[in-house]
Amino acid sequence: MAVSRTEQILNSAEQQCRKQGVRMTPQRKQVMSLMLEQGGPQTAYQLLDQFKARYQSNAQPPTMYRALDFLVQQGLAHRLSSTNQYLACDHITCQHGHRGTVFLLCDQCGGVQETPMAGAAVDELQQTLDEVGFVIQREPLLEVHGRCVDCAAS
Amino acid sequence: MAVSRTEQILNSAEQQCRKQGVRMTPQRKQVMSLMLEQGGPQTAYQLLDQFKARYQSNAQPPTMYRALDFLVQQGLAHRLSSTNQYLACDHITCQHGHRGTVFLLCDQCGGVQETPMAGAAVDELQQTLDEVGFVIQREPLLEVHGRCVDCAAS
DNA sequence: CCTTGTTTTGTTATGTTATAACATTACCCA
DNA sequence: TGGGTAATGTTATAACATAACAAAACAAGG
Ligand SMILES: [Zn+2]
Ligand SMILES: [Zn+2]
Ligand SMILES: [Zn+2]
Ligand SMILES: [Zn+2]
Repeated sequence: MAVSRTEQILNSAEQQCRKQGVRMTPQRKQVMSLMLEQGGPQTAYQLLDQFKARYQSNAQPPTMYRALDFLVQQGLAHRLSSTNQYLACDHITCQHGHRGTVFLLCDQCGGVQETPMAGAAVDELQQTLDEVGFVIQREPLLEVHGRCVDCAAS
Repeated sequence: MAVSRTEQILNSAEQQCRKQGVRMTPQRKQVMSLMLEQGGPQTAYQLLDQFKARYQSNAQPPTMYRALDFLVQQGLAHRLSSTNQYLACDHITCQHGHRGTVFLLCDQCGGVQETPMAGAAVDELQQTLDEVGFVIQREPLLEVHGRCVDCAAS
């Protein structure tokens, strides 16, 4: 292919940012591409090490956390709070708005699979919220821990 | 009432531990009662401060983390990974096994409401897991951020 | 252009959360 | 009552995250 998947997603991400009136600076783009190339989830400090090795040897933690906060805010990346890790959203190029996302985290190999929360579950959750008058602020993320199919077999 | 709610739950918790063949030691019981009396979610270090003030002035972080790990393992407490907080399970005395739990976390007042995950959502999740062959290891916790009914009004 | 307010980045320092490692004590059971 | 296991004590440090302020880059109106 002429255009790599990474480039393709970066372009899409850049467009989304323009549409939102926010800036996809070079630094933010570099962090995003590190996440895309690794594929799996990584901690902020792992990403920082790569960023230093590759782009800016004297970078400090705030640099990475700022970039990550931005990308998470824009829905381009996710933070997995149960493992203190970050990863690129796996659904940037497809459109389905995030109304809820499920992450299947393999505790053995460290892999993550991202899937949209199914419709009925979202509706049911909304009903629960309505009953108690709770007003949601961020997209709900469900982090499910276990073994992926490969690791479960072994 | 002759027996306080805290005592009642502590007794129930003690029974559950006996049934599981694990020990509800005085230290663990003390931590549990601190959580029950506070009611809301607290960080490990907040609990440690209270524990030092009330039970053991020279206690160190591992003491608290060990007790918390135990209580979470036994299903007597929960860890909210999105806020690094711990709280007593709100469903110790009722029986319904935890197949999934939803926490509504108010970002304004800090309050938390715990509800069992509704049936259809659990089934749907199980279906997703079956499709990809993922084997679950811990009860899934969904941490939903927003505003509780009181805070949403103001 | 220039200047002025805003956003982003740089930099230092520190705060917060959690665990490793090993010593000691308590507990259980044969 | 000895010997193994589980729990606790203790010191040190690792891992995760942010406060605070300075400097630079950017955008937009004059
Ligand atoms: Zn996503
Ligand atoms: Zn795996
Ligand atoms: Zn519970
Ligand atoms: Zn509230």
